[in-house]
Amino acid sequence: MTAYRSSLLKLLETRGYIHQATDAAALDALADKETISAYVGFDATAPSLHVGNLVQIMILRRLQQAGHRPVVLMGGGTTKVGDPSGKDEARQLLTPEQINANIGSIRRVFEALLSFDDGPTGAILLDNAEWLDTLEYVPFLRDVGRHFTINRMLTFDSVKLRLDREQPLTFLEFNYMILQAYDFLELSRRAGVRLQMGGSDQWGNIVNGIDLARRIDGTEVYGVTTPLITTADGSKMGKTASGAVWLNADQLSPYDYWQFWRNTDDADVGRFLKLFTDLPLEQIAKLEALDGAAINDAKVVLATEATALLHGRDAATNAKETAKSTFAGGSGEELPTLAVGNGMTVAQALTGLGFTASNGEAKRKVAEGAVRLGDQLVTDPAQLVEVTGAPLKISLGKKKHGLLTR
RNA sequence: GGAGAGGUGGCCGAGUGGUUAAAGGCAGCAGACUGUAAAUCUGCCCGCGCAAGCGUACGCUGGUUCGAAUCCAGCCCUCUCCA
Repeated sequence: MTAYRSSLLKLLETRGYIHQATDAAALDALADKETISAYVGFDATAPSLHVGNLVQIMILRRLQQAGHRPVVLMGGGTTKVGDPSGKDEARQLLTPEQINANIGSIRRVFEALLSFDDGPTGAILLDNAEWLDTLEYVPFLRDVGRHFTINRMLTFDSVKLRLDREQPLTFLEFNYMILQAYDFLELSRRAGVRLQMGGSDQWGNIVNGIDLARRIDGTEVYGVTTPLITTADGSKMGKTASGAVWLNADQLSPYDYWQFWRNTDDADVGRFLKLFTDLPLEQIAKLEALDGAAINDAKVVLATEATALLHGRDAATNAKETAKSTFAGGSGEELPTLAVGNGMTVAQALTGLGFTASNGEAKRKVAEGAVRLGDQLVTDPAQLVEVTGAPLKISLGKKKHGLLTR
């Protein structure tokens, strides 16, 4: 392993953020010498980012911790084009209004994890629509387009995969990589950005930007990619039963977010603690050394710390307490609740809470012996639930719990 | 413009007139075992209904037939080759 001098690369390396880097030695020297600005680009395809984006957000946080300036680039312009990387087919095109709404909603996450102060390391947030929307086609082709050969573009995975799979790739999407490369050039000019970071699938796009900046401006800029975070069983992280693990609280409650981390695979605990919490490495070393059932304590710490970073310490503690009492047989106030009014069937209640997709599924679950009301096994899906006094706990399986109220 | 191939449930993929709500796999959910883990085994996996049953569903629209994902016609979309 390379011995880095700069606190930035040391920090990134020891916590497991680095997959590949261009000219790491030069970047190391630069980061050691001065405060640099580095950016990560984010798509605005949904109203919230999800756990899959979290490494990229955390790497910006580390950057700031190491005394540098994080730059968040929202892809207001590139989202109109659509990144073909890792996609089997073209994304649906979003309207500019949707994109802007998404950006507004996404930025709240960055406000929680980065400090947007006025100092030299204060984070800034930019939207590439600012420069992309007003590009003039022919001048752009002459200035930028001539630096790209189709021959090379066709070799990029994002393009090649589509062609190999005989999936259509529109000219619109084909241009995505050029625009992303241009972003890097533009940011180096506007904000003095010297480094772009991104997921390992962004390597090609990042390198394109580096080449472009060198060819047009003679500027030396750098790239670092993060490893693709897969769970120990090899699957891509961030999907659960109910879909993506969103970062915005209105898309996924802090309790459910906490639960996501609590259910981490044993083998992932140490890695995730390094990547997704601010705990010191010595403490992490102790936690990941825990064996057998004791590793559960480390998972609780992971869940609580990760939740605290995003949703605040109070929400994290509440989630932890709720989980503790719920799994001990009681219930906690953070659970999803449903008012049953004058009574409804167990099946309706399960569907109402979103635990099951339909009454039919709820009935099947009852038949499978998976449903409990106040810890009593339910055998009849048509059983009527009435709540007169305290909220009643309803459970589907071991993990999904909700409260029924009047 | 011409020729060929193809569009099936979240995904992959079988199915070429009836027993097909559609094989199989993946993903998912639940049960058992555990530790709210992994692995394994078992069950479930379109909707409504207690049920019988009903309703939707194999790109779209019509048609043939007692009966169509399967046959016919037109249309839309994708891919490959040729010009």
